Amino acid sequence: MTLSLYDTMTRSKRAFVPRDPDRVTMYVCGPTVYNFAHIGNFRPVVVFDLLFRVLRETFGEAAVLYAANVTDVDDKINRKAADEGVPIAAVTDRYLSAYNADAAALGALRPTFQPRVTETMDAIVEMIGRLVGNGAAYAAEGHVLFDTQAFAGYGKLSGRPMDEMIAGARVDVAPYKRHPADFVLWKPSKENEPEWESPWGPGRPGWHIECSAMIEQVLGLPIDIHGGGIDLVFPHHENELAQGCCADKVDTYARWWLHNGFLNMAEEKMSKSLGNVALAHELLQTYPGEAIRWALLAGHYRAPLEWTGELIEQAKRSLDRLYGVLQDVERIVRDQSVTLPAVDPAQVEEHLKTSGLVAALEDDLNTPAAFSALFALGAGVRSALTAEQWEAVAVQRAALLKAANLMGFLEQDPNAWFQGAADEGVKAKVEALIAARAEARAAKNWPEADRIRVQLAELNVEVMDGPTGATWRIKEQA
RNA sequence: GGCCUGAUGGCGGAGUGGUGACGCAGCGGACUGCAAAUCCGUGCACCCGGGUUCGAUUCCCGGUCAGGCCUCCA
Repeated sequence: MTLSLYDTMTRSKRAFVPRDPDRVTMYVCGPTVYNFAHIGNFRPVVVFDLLFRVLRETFGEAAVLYAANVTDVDDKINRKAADEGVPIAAVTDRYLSAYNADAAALGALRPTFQPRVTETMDAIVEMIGRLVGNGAAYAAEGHVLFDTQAFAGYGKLSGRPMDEMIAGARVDVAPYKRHPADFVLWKPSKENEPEWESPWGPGRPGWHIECSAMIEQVLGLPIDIHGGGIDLVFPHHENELAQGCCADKVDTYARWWLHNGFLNMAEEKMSKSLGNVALAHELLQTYPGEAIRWALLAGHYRAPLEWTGELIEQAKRSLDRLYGVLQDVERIVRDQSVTLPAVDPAQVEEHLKTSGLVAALEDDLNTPAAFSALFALGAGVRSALTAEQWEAVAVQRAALLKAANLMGFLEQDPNAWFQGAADEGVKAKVEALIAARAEARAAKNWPEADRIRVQLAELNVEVMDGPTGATWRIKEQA
């Protein structure tokens, strides 16, 4: 089985072969840091993190170079800074660290590179200069524009013929453009806005050129994979492609173009408990990052996803089931006073392989099928546990963990997963109540035991009696 | 108007030319002092109309509906 990925350019799924298996390159368009990012912004983060993990598994960790940019030059940032009366860097630093913290909470590994526009300005100016020198760009009224007529392949990625776009254009064309489709590479800054020096006068870069310059500088053209939201296909990726090919005089900009589907905020469908929470930052206060990650991967990455309260709730419960397996292994092993034998890595590997999980992911990131494999692995652990085949338990548990970890799941201690929402004071109180209830139960004082259980329920705690003691978990926030 | 996706059971969501994935929820049973967790069992799902075929949810055509993009929203 080999990795195959759907490529927007060719509109087909093709076996993925990097230019150099020792240097696999991927670039994904990242955030503009002017505010907390909402959940939709994190869909590509999670999707391409998963791909990053799969690539690392396939080609080796050191061989995969993943760059995700940070746009820290933008009107919205300027406005935010002005509103707050703080320096621009204060805004960008604050929201970049919030973004990185949220991404980490969602189980996303840090990209290899996270270039910022402000740190790439020299390369941007240099690249624009090369485009002007090549005759692919022209200066007009303080702006520098890309000449779309100079690139024969313009429109190929999005499948839009040029004349059609002009006919359908819904925005007035600036008078200094030679062709309506031409787009800005460099523009003068307005009053009180940051500006940088350039041969065409002080100003700042257009939106598209930053990505091309970063890719060129950090990874070099062509790259193997370019990712982003499907809404970026046109104009952003189309323009990136045109610039990059003209500046570097190459035919191929990205060998695979991957686009994730849109996440729709179905606000009217959001449950009351969730309100209309859309910020990942706030969602993370109610749900574990892994549950949100699971919800974001619940459907195939190219399909649109409806973000609802029920989706996240189902994701949480699906993870409960898997964590339940791990928790039961711990509990039963403790109850039976057995020690799980050391596992043979080759056996674990074999087990992982037959689960079909890797094959599912390699099939254009078929996460639903991968989840199915995860549950099958979990069921295997349970049946070995029931049969008290400790070696099988150990091997299959290791395979389950390895499979889940590859996808960024089951990275917590199972008890922490179920009890994580409780602070230390609550935990002590719960333990005390459970001890009292154990005494009542030993004395067959059922009314007292039930009374204590009600008390626990008031603490949002559910007890589960076992042969050698009770375990407990924080109940769902219905 | 142009371009492009998609329509699967109560919900989410894979997949396949012919044995109805998987998860969540529900129902019946086992277990339990009662529960919970777990286990066993259970549900006549593939938008409509044509066509191809021995046979279509799966392929083709048409329709309906929904969603996305059309110059700086991932």
